Amino acid sequence: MERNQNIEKRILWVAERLFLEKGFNGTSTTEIAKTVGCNQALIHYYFRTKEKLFWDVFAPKVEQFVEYLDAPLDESLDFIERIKNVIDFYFGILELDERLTPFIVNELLMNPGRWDKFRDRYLRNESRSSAFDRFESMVEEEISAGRIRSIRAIDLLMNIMSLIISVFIVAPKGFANGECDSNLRKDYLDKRREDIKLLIVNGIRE
Amino acid sequence: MERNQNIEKRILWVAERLFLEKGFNGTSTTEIAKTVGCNQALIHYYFRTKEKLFWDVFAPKVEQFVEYLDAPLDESLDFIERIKNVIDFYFGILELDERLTPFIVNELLMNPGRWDKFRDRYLRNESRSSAFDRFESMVEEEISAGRIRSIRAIDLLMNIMSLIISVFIVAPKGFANGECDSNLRKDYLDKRREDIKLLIVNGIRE
DNA sequence: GTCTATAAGGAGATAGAC
DNA sequence: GTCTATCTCCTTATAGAC
Repeated sequence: MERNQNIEKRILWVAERLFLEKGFNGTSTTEIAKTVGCNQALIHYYFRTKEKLFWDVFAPKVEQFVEYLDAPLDESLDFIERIKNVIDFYFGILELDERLTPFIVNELLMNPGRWDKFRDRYLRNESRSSAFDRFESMVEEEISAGRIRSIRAIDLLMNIMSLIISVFIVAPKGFANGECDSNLRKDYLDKRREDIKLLIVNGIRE
Repeated sequence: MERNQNIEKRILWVAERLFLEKGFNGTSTTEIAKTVGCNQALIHYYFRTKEKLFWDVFAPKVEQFVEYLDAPLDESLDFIERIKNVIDFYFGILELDERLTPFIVNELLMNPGRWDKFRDRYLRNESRSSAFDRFESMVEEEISAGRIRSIRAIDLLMNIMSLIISVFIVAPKGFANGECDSNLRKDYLDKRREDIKLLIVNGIRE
């Protein structure tokens, strides 16, 4: 009886795991059903289409990034510390689940339709804009004050995100360590994080 | 008669275009055949399997990266100029065809089997190792001489590649410019290239 | 070499019984 | 709400005629 409670949630749960591990195309509704322990028609009863199931799984994963800039941009700190906070913040999110970055890159960046939907849903709302606007004025203020070199806020953010995302794309490939020892992996991630902070902070010096 | 000459090459040609534009999974052998103007069985006559066709298309694309470090590392220049050359070199390759980066990331980094095959074929041969070894001793010499800060060669290379690859993943999304104006795009790429040089060169200063 | 025909299987989605 | 059965479509690959 317990297995049969909340089948809808269990489908979401299983779908999340399989999508993360094998991607959208690599996961069939039949396999999801088999893993849940129900039949394939039930997936469609609850979610109508596989694509809608995908977004029901995907939206919560993505929404944690939407207000991405508000949390780490603590105004009581100086700008360099805020930048380091931003790097720590994103590293923290992505480190929680190493399957997340390849999943996002693959399903979002590599799929035009999904990208458009994502942009319309999440990159055009007010909370994101205002957070970025705050960040942008911070950058401009630092440049005016002569504390960092001239750089556009969007480029600075792009540099930061590029460096972080690449770490989590390459890390699962065992590029860092021949073996998959989790201590070595943690060391590698920490090392990369500090190196990225150093590069960014050094790189925007006047 | 001319259309029928070198069908094998024309299959390779069409397959390359379709794989680049729609990915491996998004391209069927039926569609390749239809575009070539032959029947689908002929694809298998020449290439046996779709996977083998993929590698026949993919190998030449990838091989230009294998000796990637030898060309730009001109020993007559100082180290900073060599670094800038490396950045220009990769930018140049990727700029030649903007479909190339998403293709490589998607098919190679995101597919475990392909990655393993790629690593065994291309990352374990001598030419690659010796080029990297040269780069590594250059970096160590610069550090010893106190001309740059301490950094591992592999991390420096990873930083450079991360920044460049990200540009070409994001660029096709129109992140840079609302419209797809090719002059704006060129401006954006040039701007990013110079910004990356500045970031890297600044970021490894002592 | 090039073709037609087809095998053999997997996919997502739906109809309708219970 | 959950099931079985099935529809429709598309895929890669092969057999065999010409």
